[in-house]
Order: sequence, then structure tokens, then C-alpha cells
Amino acid sequence: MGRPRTPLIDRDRIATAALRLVDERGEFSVPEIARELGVRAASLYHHVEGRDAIVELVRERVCEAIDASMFGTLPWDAAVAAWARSYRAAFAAHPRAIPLLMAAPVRAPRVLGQYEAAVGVLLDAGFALRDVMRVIIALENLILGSALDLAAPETMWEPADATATPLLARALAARPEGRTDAAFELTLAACLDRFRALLAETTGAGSPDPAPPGRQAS
Amino acid sequence: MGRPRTPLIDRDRIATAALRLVDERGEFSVPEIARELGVRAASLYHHVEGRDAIVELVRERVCEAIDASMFGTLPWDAAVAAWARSYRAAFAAHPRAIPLLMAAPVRAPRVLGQYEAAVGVLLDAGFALRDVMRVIIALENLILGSALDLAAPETMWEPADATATPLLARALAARPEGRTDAAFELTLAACLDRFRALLAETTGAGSPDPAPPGRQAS
DNA sequence: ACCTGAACACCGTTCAAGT
DNA sequence: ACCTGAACACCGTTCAAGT
Repeated sequence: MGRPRTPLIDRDRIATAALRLVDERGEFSVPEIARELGVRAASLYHHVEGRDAIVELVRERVCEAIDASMFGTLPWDAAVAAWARSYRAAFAAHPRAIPLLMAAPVRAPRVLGQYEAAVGVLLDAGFALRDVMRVIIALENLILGSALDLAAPETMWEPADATATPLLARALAARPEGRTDAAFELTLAACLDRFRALLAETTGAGSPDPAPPGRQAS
Repeated sequence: MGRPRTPLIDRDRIATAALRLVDERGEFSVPEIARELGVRAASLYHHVEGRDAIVELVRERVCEAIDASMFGTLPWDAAVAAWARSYRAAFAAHPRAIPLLMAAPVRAPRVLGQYEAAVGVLLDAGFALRDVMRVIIALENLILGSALDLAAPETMWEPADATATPLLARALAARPEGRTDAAFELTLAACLDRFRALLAETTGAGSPDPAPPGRQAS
């Protein structure tokens, strides 16, 4: 066949096909994507560096929906809360992507940029450098766990014999339908309280480090 | 070769080999396990039902270290806290197994049995059936997230170009070495406070459901 | 009952050959 | 530059053949 006059595929179409496969089946393979695009598997390697790069394209697609514009405009705690809600909504829209994305380290530049902004806001607010990742990771745990809980609970437990675990079976059956926002908000509020206390300790009680807080500290 | 006088392999040895591979490489394949055991891949299918069953063997191995004996002896909150600590320690010992196990639904009977005991304790304490899984899932998020954080942080972010995200790079570098126990304990305490408040609402304010709390409620 | 080799339908990836 | 077919080293799984 040789080179077509206009390229048959591009990174955008690859990302779209991969995300659709993940949404529908929970996973993707390179040949499956190729099939969806009417092309051979080998063709994809002219546009992406390999399977892992496609995972990062999926991550970028899912995370595109996260609004990070509040960093720098809202106070740190309101910004972090708004970011967490938007983050959660983005993942809740693609619950089957969560295990896929959690198993691979974040490399997508645009997503790393969001974490960069979050780190900046927390440093500016006065958090100690050593506490920043802990705060972010705590939020991430809440967000991803809650997104999984919200949209794909049945993927977490699968008793082959429900009679062996009757209480678990009843508890699973009794879970409210989709309304877990209240629980998320409660936990988020608890986390923010904890973060505020951590910040008060850092900025209030003098630290052994004489450098002032903020992102200019060396 | 035909049947050996005494079986060359068994489920126990398969589980051991699989867990060692996961600990060392982060994943396993059926042929790799077979190679470790000096046997052909096809032989494994005489002992396990397939790859997914091996994942469940790994889950059982990791979770064997979880102490669930406090259910039924300690008050619910102390029991849940002790369970969470033991659970976290078990996963922290095999951090690379966490993504593998989170991607597959829990089917291992012994592990399901632990959840069954936890559900029973919470119901006996007076929690509403509809709240029980939320409590357990919240704990699980805390436990697994914290275990990942404790033992495998470098697998979560991997900036190709650290200069593009200088603040993130500094925050990652500034994380304390292994001492995340204090953060875990703080979050666990916050969760327990929230659970106690939930319980007070349930048992204090009369519910529309006339049935008494506890596991006998239909 | 349990191990084996051969086979099947799949992977991810590379590469020379075509335009 | 971009698609292709062929090839490579791998998967997970099945199964008849052996003891």
C-alpha cells in the first residue's frame, strides 16, 4: 500500500479508540485499537512510542476534564477542594480506566503540570516541603477510591458463594445507588481540617529550619 | 515423561513463586512461574484454574499476615483500628502486589471471610446496613493508599523532564524516608471520628426503619 | 492424577519494502 | 513520512499422549 496522501491515523484518534475500549472492556490492546481504526497494528508505532505511551494518552484524555484553573485564584483550601471535586468527576466518568492508570507511573506532561500547580499553591500557602506530597497523596487516595466506589463498586468484591459471607452480601446489596457525594464531601472536609491543622503547626510553632515558608525557600 | 510418583508442584509452591516474581518484578506470567518451578507452563493447569486463580493465591498469601482475631473481642472501633494497622503492614510488605490486586475483584474465600467478620462487627455495633460498606471502603482506601505511599512512592510519578515541574520534583525529593506512620495514624483517627459520628446519628436519632440495629435486622 | 509437547489464538514490537 | 506484511519472542490456554 505504501504511504497514503493524507495520514490515516493520528495520536488523537488513537487516544479516542483506546479510551473507548477501556470504557467498554476495561482494557485495550494495540491490535484492537488498530482494528477500530481500520489499520494494522504496526502502523501505530509511527505515531506513538509504544503501548505505555498509549496509556499516557488515555491518562491525558481522562484528566483533560479536570479543572485546575482555581490554583492561583482561590485560597489554597478552596482551590484544593474544587480541584478534588473536579478530579473525582473526571475519573468517575471513566471508572474502568482507574486500575489501568494506577498501575502506571504518571508521565503525561499535562497531568504532571497539574500536580506542579497544586504543589505551588500549597508551598505558597506555607506548607512545609516535606508535607506537600503527603497532602496531595492523601487527596489522591480519597479521590480515586471514591471514584471507584462511585462508579464501579461491583468490580471490587465478587463472592463466588454468597452464602459463605451472608453479612457481606447483605451489606453490598444495601449500598445506596449512586449518592456517595455526601460521604465524599464529609471525608474531604475531614482531610481539609487535618491539612489546616498541619499548616497551623508549620507556620505557628517555629520550625528548626530558619528559611521562610513558601516556594522560594531553598 | 508422564506422571511423576510424587507431584512436582502444588498450589503452595505456585503461590510462593508468583509472589516472589511480583515482589521482584511487579508482575508474573504463567511460563515464568513454571520456569521457577522447573516445570512446563501447561503443568500449572493441573493445579489452578488459570491465571486469575493465581492472582487470588497471591492475594491470599499477602492477606494471610492480616490479623483479624480482634473482631469479636475488642470494641468495634478498636477492632477496626487494629485491623487497619495489620492490613496496612501486610500490604506494605508487598507493595508491588497492590496494583495487581486492586485490578482484580476479591474472590479469595479467606479474604472475603475477613470482610464478613468486619461487616458483622459493624452491624453489631449498630451501624446501618447501608453505611457498612462505605465505612469499610473508606478504610480500605486509606490502607492501600498509605501502603503504596509507604513502600513504593517512586512508582507513582515519573517526570521525564524534572525541569518542567521543578516544584513537584522538589516536593518528591523532600518526602521523609519511611516515617509515614504518623500520617496514617492521624488519618485513621480522623476516619474513626467520622465513623463514630455516623454511628451516633444512626442509633441516636430515630430512623424511619422500625427494625432494631444489629445483624439480626432483616 | 499429573507432566509433557504440540498447537491455538493472541500479545507488543521491529523492520525492510513499498509509495 | 506513513502504511504494510512478515517476523520475533512472548502470552494464556487446551488437549491428546504418556506414565
